[in-house]
Amino acid sequence: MNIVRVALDLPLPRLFDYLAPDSDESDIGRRVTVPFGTASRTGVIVAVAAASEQPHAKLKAVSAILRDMPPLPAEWLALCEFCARYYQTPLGEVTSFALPPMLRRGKLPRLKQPAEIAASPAPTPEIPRLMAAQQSAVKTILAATSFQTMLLHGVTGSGKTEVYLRAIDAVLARGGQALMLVPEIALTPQLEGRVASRFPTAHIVCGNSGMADAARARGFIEALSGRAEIVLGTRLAVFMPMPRLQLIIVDEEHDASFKQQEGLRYSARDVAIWRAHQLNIPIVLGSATPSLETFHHASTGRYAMLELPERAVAEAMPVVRIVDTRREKLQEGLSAALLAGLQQRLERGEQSLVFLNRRGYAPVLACPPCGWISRCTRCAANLVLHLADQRLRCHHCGFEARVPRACPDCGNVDLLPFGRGTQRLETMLAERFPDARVLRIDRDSASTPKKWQALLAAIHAGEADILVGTQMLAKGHDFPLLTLVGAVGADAALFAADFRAPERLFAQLMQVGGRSGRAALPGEVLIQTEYPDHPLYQALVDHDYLRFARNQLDERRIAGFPPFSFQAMLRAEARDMAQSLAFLAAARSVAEALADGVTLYDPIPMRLQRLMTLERGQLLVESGSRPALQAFLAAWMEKLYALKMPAGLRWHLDVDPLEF
DNA sequence: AGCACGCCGACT
DNA sequence: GTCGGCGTGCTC
Repeated sequence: MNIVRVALDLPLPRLFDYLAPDSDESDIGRRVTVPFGTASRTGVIVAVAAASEQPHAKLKAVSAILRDMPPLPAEWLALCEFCARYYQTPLGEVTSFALPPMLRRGKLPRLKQPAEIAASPAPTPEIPRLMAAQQSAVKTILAATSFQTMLLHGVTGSGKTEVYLRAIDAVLARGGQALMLVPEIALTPQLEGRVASRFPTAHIVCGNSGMADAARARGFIEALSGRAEIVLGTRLAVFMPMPRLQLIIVDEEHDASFKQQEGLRYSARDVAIWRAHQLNIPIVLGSATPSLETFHHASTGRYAMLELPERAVAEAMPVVRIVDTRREKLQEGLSAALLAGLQQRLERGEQSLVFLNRRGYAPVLACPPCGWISRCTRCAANLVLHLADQRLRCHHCGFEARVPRACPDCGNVDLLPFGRGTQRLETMLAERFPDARVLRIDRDSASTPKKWQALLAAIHAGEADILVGTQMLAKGHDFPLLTLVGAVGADAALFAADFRAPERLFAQLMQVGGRSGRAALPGEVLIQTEYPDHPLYQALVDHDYLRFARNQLDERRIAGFPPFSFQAMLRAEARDMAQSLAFLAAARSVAEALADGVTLYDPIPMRLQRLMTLERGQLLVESGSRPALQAFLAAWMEKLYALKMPAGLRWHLDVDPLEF
């Protein structure tokens, strides 16, 4: 009797066997609808067998094997199996996540006929000349015919994209497929357009979670059938089945958006590397500020290092200056030097950007006489004052309230905003420079893609003089008229509890600095700080990523942090903290017998202790050996699944966590 | 995760 | 006397 083993989207770490008399090996990788309990579900056949470990009486017959599209290839299943194993997630949850929703539900999109895809008359693409460093990078990439991880290290404007395009070109010439992963915000029409116009006859498919159902499913099938030659997408695209995949590119590999922060907590960059290894093909990781994990591997020779030291566009790097604010009385948070710089740019008709990574008007509203401050009722966080629309908002859970006219506790009407956000800076700058056109760019002003595009267009058209923006502005956009960047309030990240905060700050400042001076005009970056001698800032002045990275790696080595150790985080949330911590304590005592070569830390409340009325705790486990950690996690999860869970308690495991 | 079954409180 | 609360147990 034929048995099919089915991965179903359930939080259960096992497969389900069904009778399928008419099935054979060729059905592995097909979707199948099965009766499940009283309901019906769709899953994926991951194996066929002659017998089941289940008693025969328990076995039900499949409802239908869906043979309406090519089966998912063995490599694709192996990729999902790796993720299931590595991230300790049931296989059915992984396969379900990796499939577009439409296919997951057992449906099929209307497929375009080849005639509809037929290429429009293609203008011959313009192919820029390569600089020496680009040339040698391309040469190295093209020489790699087997698995090899390469770090393409080059600052903004050094021409990384052109290197990618050349490598893709070579893959297409050999009849292969190429996969390019980009961070969430960077997948802009600009990049799509650039790739499309460079490969006018190639079939390019996009993969990201925001796409319409049918389009996403169609792209998936086109990649699977091999019709799509290039797949361009965000982290989700790492799961695109590609039978002739020959090259993977991960652009801005350091970007945190490659790590999913809920559900399947995978790192698309790490999964991509595994996939390249599995297929024995080269993978290129590109960044101006590589993650320290990647940089470490490049330093030890495990990854090849490709350097693009100069800007391909012929300008100098921006001059970075540190503004010591310790002695100075700031005006609404801005130093005299920055104000003078803004004035000067205004007079010259150039653009400036004030970078402040905090949106809203002020982070908190307070009543000084009685001590009341605006707090979220659901989270352990302050409500941020948004003066523009007279609201108090929680940036964590989205709670909103009107700005009270008087203190809810004592009735005092003189409530004071404390601290500064982008709205306040915008207001202040508009008053200070009445003739300037001040434009604020943050998640509030660019809440939809349409608004975001409109803001970008306004900046490009020179319709703004001073930009005030959060990290939204730091990534992937060229602003030819921009010659001054002022960074305000950066110090907070220097002493954050998270050991990765300096790494992120450096990357952010480097990136935001790279926005300035890309055209004919030289750029200048002013960083306001009370710690002018901090090595992080000094490295920025010298544009010296290497020094910063080595410095950080030394600190990480001494502290035993990644990449010198491997971590996993167990998190729990419940109605009260005692319950969460009690579960974590129980999990810890279960772990003690299994923890061979693994350090177990104490359960502690999370930094944002309460979110959406749930009290959250965490338990860190760490090991110097990835296999040891993996073996431990597998054994641990088995025990945890068997543990009786109090009602209302939820937990998850985060392997290689980025957030603490 | 769903979805059933199951045994105790306030409504026609 | 019934509707329904969510505790616990199972799903091939």
